[in-house]
Amino acid sequence: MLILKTLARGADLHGFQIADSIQEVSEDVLHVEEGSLYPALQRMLIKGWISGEWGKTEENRRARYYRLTKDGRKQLEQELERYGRVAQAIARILQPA
Amino acid sequence: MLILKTLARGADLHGFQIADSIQEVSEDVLHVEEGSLYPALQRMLIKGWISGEWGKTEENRRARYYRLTKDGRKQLEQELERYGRVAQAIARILQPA
DNA sequence: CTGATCACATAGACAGACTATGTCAAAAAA
DNA sequence: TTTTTTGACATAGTCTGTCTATGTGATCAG
Repeated sequence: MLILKTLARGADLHGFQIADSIQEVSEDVLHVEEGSLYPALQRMLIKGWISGEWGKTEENRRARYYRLTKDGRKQLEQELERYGRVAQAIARILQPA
Repeated sequence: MLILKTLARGADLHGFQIADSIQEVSEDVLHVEEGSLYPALQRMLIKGWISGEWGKTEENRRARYYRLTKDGRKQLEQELERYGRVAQAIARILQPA
């Protein structure tokens, strides 16, 4: 969900940029290790939630730039909806009562 | 965390009651299967976060009643603190921006 | 040209949830 | 009375996904 949401901001990003963004926006609370990142991207490619194109970074290194597909956008909606419900449910249980 | 929090309300509960409570308070959003519940309770017993005493239910069936230990209370505090930080971090990433 | 770094990738260990069973005793049904 | 159902606990095995560790090229810096 976080990767999809990161790509949903519009810019095509490569793996490192996605991981960096998540870490940065979360103010260092969340880290995405490479061993989690790349398998996750592969799974999402196979599911058709993202597409990836090889390109070059500003520093002239090869990198795969990912972008959300229509299915990916739909998937993100579903995951957001589900996460919202679960977070609310947890909040109810954690209520001081 | 949810099990610990459920026991933190004060009443000694057996496994079924804990699972039922989580499901009920979450308004059926969260389910705890037995295959998750009992191993989790075992782990927490070993860690010393909860203690369990055999007793009888109102219907005269044998059941193990669990209660939070001092360590369990401390553990709950830590998990609540951590969950709060993570939930906040996720919220930042999900912000419409 | 040699080492560090960027970016991608995979193998293997590990944790925890789930499905599927199994047990035992009390309650309910036959 | 015998059988079946139900409550409660428990474990084995599967599966998913994260992590650590490692490896691969290619580019940049010294």
